[in-house]
Amino acid sequence: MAGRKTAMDQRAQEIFGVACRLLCEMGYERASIRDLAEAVGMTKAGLYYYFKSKEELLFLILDSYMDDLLAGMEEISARVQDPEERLKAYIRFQVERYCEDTYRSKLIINDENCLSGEWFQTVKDKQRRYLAYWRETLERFGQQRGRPIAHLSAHVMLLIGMCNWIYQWYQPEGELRPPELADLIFRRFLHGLDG
Amino acid sequence: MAGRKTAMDQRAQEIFGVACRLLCEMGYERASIRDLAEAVGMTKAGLYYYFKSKEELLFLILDSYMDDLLAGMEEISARVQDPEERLKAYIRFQVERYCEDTYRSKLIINDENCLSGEWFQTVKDKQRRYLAYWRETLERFGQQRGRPIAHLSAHVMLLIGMCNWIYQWYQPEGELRPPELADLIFRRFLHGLDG
DNA sequence: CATTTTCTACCGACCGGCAAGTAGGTCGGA
DNA sequence: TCCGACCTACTTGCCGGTCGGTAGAAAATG
Repeated sequence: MAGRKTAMDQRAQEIFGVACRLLCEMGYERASIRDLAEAVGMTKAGLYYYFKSKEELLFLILDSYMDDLLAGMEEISARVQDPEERLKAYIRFQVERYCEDTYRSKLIINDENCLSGEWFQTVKDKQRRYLAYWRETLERFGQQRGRPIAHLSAHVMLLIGMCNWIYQWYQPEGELRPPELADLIFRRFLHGLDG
Repeated sequence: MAGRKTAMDQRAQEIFGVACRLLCEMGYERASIRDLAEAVGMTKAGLYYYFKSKEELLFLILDSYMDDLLAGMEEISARVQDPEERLKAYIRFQVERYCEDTYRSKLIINDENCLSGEWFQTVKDKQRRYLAYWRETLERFGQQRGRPIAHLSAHVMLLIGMCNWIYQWYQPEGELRPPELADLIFRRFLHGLDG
């Protein structure tokens, strides 16, 4: 939410937060703006003071999430040069993001294709840029080891698959804490069960 | 669809098939019974001769998919004893399933929680049984190597994450063919980038 | 300082449309 | 004649979205 915090006033932020939870828990299609209005203690009409349409609301949520994600990736890339360390940082960041922002993390996986037209494209473009961070770092990692990685894109997706699938099962309060999980993913991807 | 083929007549099968495609492509909530009726060349009311409600239709699709999945896992488990080989066969089966039955594969990931009550429980139970196959085999594999796997459940989910995330990116007609992908996943999980 | 205007942040009532689902009829084949 | 396989016509209800209005705070004005 970082980027939008300044522009939106407090009430808008509150609505935004409740919307994330509600849309995530019920799913974008099932959750009606009546539900949302009730949840924030307003009328439906009142909500439309803050956004133009239901789809715009979803866009604002998903787009801001991608902005946060890209900002995090950029920050790491600037700070960490060594590909192996950067990869580790990416994974850790990804797991952290999920834990601290579960609603938006799930939303972007489950409901991204509820967006249409330009909104959809905008979000998709940011996802491409996001993928490029992984891809480039993984490629450099392979080069550094003198073993270029075949099927680079596939490997990127396998790694991201492990990271993103956690939305289906992971409970941060369980026995496995976020940093440990991130570490587990990293080691398994590098060395498999052998390492 | 295997289990249901005998019970349903041909027309029902056709409706079922179109429903899989439509619900998958549009999403369960967005796709209306009207859309489905149009797609199969019937009226909405006519469809209700074949199922009681929209949700039951979704249930039939997802439940039959889980039956097929469980049958496949069971068959492999009976045929392949060695845990490593069995694991490899599971992965291959999983990838094949996705390629040959893309619609239902995506549906069960995207729209399983559109089911409610008993229907939801039934499908969830079958998913638990499905997970148990992986878990048990992975455990035996660890024992066989004399290196029991810590955080067994997490490892199961990481592996399944790689297998299931392919619905987000994999195109069977691309440069990487299904058996190769399955092999890639297997090797990466066992040995990581090292192997 | 008092008064008037303007603006912010909402509300209640309503709209057209489409959703799932149904009641009752029809019609061709066994 | 009867039944399986449909259709027409309909109900009910919620959907996203809009309209005109308004209480109260803030700002402008004399």
